[in-house]
Amino acid sequence: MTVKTRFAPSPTGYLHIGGVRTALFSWLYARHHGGRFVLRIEDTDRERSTEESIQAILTGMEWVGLDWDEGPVRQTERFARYAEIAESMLRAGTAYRCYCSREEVEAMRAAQVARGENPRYDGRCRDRRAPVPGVSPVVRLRSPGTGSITVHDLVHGDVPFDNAGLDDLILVRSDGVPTFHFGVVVDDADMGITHVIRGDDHLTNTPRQIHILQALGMPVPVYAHLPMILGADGARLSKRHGAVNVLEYREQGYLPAALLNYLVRLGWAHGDQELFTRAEMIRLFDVASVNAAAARFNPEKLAWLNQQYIQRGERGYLAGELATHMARRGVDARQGPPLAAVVDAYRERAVTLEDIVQASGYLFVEPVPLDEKAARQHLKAAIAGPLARARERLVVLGDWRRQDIHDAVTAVAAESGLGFGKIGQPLRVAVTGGTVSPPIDVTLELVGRERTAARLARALDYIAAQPA
RNA sequence: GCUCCCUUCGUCUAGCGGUCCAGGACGCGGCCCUCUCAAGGCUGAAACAUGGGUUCGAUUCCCAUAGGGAGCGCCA
Repeated sequence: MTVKTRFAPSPTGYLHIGGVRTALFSWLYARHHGGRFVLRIEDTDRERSTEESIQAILTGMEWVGLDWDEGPVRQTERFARYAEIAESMLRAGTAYRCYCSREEVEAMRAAQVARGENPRYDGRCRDRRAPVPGVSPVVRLRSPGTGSITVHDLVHGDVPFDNAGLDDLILVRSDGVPTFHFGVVVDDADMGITHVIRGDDHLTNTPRQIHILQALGMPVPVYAHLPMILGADGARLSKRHGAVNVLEYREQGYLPAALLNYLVRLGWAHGDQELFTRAEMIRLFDVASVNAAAARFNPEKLAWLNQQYIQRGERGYLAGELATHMARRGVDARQGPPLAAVVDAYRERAVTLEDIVQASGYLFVEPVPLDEKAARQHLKAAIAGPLARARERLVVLGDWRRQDIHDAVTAVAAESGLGFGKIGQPLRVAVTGGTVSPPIDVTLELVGRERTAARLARALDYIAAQPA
């Protein structure tokens, strides 16, 4: 039997970070077993479903590289099929029409709660023969009511439920639109989904869905209910915990590989291994070893992972990504050194691509803004001589290469009777406008000879202009 | 209220009855390296929720309790 899994988000907003993990685990399971992965859009809630959400989901999935083999299938395209199945259930007697009004059902529940009972539909329309004129009925499942059912779950084990607690749920609404439970079950069965991997907020819904399947005589898939992702405070992940929309991570300069690596380690581990390539994840992943407990989202660890990926990433790829971010920030990459060189200079000191954009700005603008505080502190009269000597040496350098630049600066320091640090920091401020940059030789190499000379001249002018 | 799920350092986790005075990672502290910022190296503090069982022996199995979470809709 070929494994087939699916990811079935409802398009009522952006693609949530928790959704991405669910999709990832589902995708990994399919890929690990050489199976198929389906993307299905559960848009039966026409009030809340939007086309923008569908686009956001597709864009998010593409960004993280979770590719699907079938779909996206939309439930709204399958209404005829649901109606057909409902009709057959009505004929078989496994479902019935219920003419109770919403008010009637609500009153029933209120009375039950008042008596300290479980709010549940009491099945009063089960044996009704005649339709009620002027009322469009809903279709309800005739559920067992007695006995018990156990859900065989790959992460939670066997979970038993008492059928007495499960009432006759609605399959088709009075307007003919199928409910979530009905749509899911019919779709999974029709698509041949073998493994339903989803959030464990669905665990207690599962016995009801199995009842529908059994009424239909359809095979029951294997279930795996994933624990939820919580915010740092243990509450359900939401906007106030920071970014929850995947695409926000893209904006912030995270790499999809790092995000996926972070997500796969939430609830799953392979010994002490922290870094996983996509191929390793596929090879090693197994839902059965997923933790049953909820996990908290830890932005710091994600940041560390992203840094790891930037540190080790292929420079051409990173340069390409960096170009995208620079363009978005309005930085003209043509005004500076090759981005591959920028990546190499900054990969050890950046957590995100945005960090690189921010920190390397001085390479792409002219004139570079001079930080007041830094200038006041480092560009003093006493350093004017050494800076001038450095400029002289640098402009005549044979090759504008890191090593030669380093030698020149070292020589200036020696002849000025200064330590390397005493000349390095003023040079940095003069050339970058600030106090932080890669090693001074690397920095100067990136800035280039012309600009270095010009910026040193400007720094000397600045010093000269200061009152003694 | 009822049903179900969960519980190892602050966080993510390893551990599948003795290997554990509990290992790794993030974060945090210290030291080293150092032209800034980083990166890196070394190092330190930090956990088996509680109570009962089962067993020669429990972090590991069972049951309670406590604390979290989810579901109980003509939402998904």
